[in-house]
Amino acid sequence: MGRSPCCDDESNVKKGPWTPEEDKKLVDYIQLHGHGRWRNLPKNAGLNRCGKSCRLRWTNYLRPDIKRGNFSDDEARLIIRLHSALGNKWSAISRHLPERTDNEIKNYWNTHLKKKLLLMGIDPATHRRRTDLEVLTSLCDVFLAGDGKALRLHAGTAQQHIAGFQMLQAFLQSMDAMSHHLSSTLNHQLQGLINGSSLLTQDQILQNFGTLCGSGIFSNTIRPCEGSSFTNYETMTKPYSTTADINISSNNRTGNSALASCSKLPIAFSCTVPELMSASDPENKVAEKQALTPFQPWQDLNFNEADEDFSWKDMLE
DNA sequence: AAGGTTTTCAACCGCGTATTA
DNA sequence: ATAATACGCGGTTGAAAACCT
Repeated sequence: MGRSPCCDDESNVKKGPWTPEEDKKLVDYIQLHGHGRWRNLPKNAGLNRCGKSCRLRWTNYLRPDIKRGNFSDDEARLIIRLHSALGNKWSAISRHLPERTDNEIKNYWNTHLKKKLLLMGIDPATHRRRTDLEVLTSLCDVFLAGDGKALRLHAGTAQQHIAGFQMLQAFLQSMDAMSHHLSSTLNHQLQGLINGSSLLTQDQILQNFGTLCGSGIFSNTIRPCEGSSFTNYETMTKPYSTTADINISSNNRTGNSALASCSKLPIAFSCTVPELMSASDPENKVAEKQALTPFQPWQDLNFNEADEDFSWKDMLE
């Protein structure tokens, strides 16, 4: 049995891009006779294509009632609204945009709109604010309330926050073998925190996070003044690797803060270096230089090794 | 300017559903 | 009622274009 072939002789049928001559044959035939049964059309129209290919070419490209070219803002907004209601039902969505084909809308979604929503901090699958962003924001709030030595998110837009999170993820996921163990464990814990299934308290997870940073990973990994390459979190699952350069520079006159930016993303996060708070230099040279030195590790986060419910070291075994 | 990387989008594939014999 | 055939949908691919470095 098996699948029935879509044409009489699949092996001799042409595939790939259509030539202008083929297009003309198809258009001329359909204008004269209508498409009728797609399976019979290629033979009648003198085309060495399978009927399925002809139907696709006609409906997605040659049909006279389709509009080509860039999508307008209104069209983009409508697609986003419809997608939030209908999901990946491209043909249903395209019925509301009669001049656009389902294939074109699907491509536009996958290449433009999805990315746009992600940068706005919106999960394109659910059309809701990304939970991981909320978690990171709360983590940063806690750090900020602490001793001030913590790496913290720059107060800013959702785009900046999500960029910061993606960069942190990228850092955590691109370390060496030992660090990889740390990061996968921490990622696991963060996921647990997100979906409420964590066996650890938020405080414990925060401690782990602090310990991880205190192990010097950040100061070894982020090299100020040198662009370091990290795999971008968003594209890690793709077969090809996407790298993003992380650059760090001073972002205030006294140089006690550093601003990290990423070549692929909007502004990411700032880091305050308390030891340099008093550093002032009229020429701003010393302060800048100091701000561009590796970050201080988080020695002061009081991780309690004797904690009876949890020990970070146990997790490394 | 060249070569490598990433993005875009037309076209394909397999599968589920609808229609026909 | 059932099997064969046709159609349509959504996910995926890969060549070409666009973009970097």
